[in-house]
Amino acid sequence: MATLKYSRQRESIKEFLTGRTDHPTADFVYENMKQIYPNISLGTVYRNLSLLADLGEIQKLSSFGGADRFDARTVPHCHFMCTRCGRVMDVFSEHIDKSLESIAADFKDGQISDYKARFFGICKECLKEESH
Amino acid sequence: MATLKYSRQRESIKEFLTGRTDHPTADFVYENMKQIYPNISLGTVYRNLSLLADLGEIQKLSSFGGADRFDARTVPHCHFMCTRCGRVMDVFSEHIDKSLESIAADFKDGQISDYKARFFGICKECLKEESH
DNA sequence: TTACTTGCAAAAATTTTGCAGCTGT
DNA sequence: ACAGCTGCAAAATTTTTGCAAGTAA
Repeated sequence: MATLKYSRQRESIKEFLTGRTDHPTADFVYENMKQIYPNISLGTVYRNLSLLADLGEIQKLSSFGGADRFDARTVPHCHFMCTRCGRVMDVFSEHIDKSLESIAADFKDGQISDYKARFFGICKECLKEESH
Repeated sequence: MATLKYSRQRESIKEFLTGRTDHPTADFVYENMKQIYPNISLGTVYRNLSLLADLGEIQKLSSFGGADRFDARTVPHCHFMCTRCGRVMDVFSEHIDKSLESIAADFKDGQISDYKARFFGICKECLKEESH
């Protein structure tokens, strides 16, 4: 297991991220880091963002595992993605409908028609395999 | 506005997607389409998937608008992304906590610690601009 | 015919990786 | 000195686009 060593760049990246409430992209972080370290590379930014995310010090808000997914079921419904195995499953629940309503109340004006939710976690199958 | 013309390829793509309950990637659709149309191109698949999604005949389960986002706030919380302007905002709500519990009950075993949700819709600001 | 569609290929956008040299411990 | 880290550049991945030829209406 890798022993962590101090790095100015990593420290700055974390500090930069901590100071904002928006959710910057890697490239945005990179552009801002360049003002402190003119020679910093995008690769370094990506590596440190990954590392910090693995350590649990930041969150990576990623897509559905690289490529987008497509779904022919157009009745409103939500999805669950297992962050371990990558499977994407449909979800139906009245609690989610409540959530969507409250989200809509905050961000829109009570209409929930086109609001969707996506959940991320670990599925039973992966938990089972984990206990080996 | 473009008038839609019939296309075998588009028809097949939609039919293929309708016949599955998993959530294929564009590349997977492409690989399968090649068995019917050996010369079909990935560009055609992408164009038709986009088109079908615009028509509302399929759903695109996309990422946070291309690039991943990073967030230094590690206390469990959820996100809302405006599908119009791309802004990503934090969300706190007890309804969501209920949703996460029921999701966890279905997909895991009652522990909600690392379950996250993401919501997609249109924000107030964009709705306001729309009414012009 | 007229526009929409296609295949192909090139480009764009995002992320990962190999490597030689640098740096923290 | 050893292992982790960096910058750089190349590669890999995913998606979009330009263009000339093909096709539905």
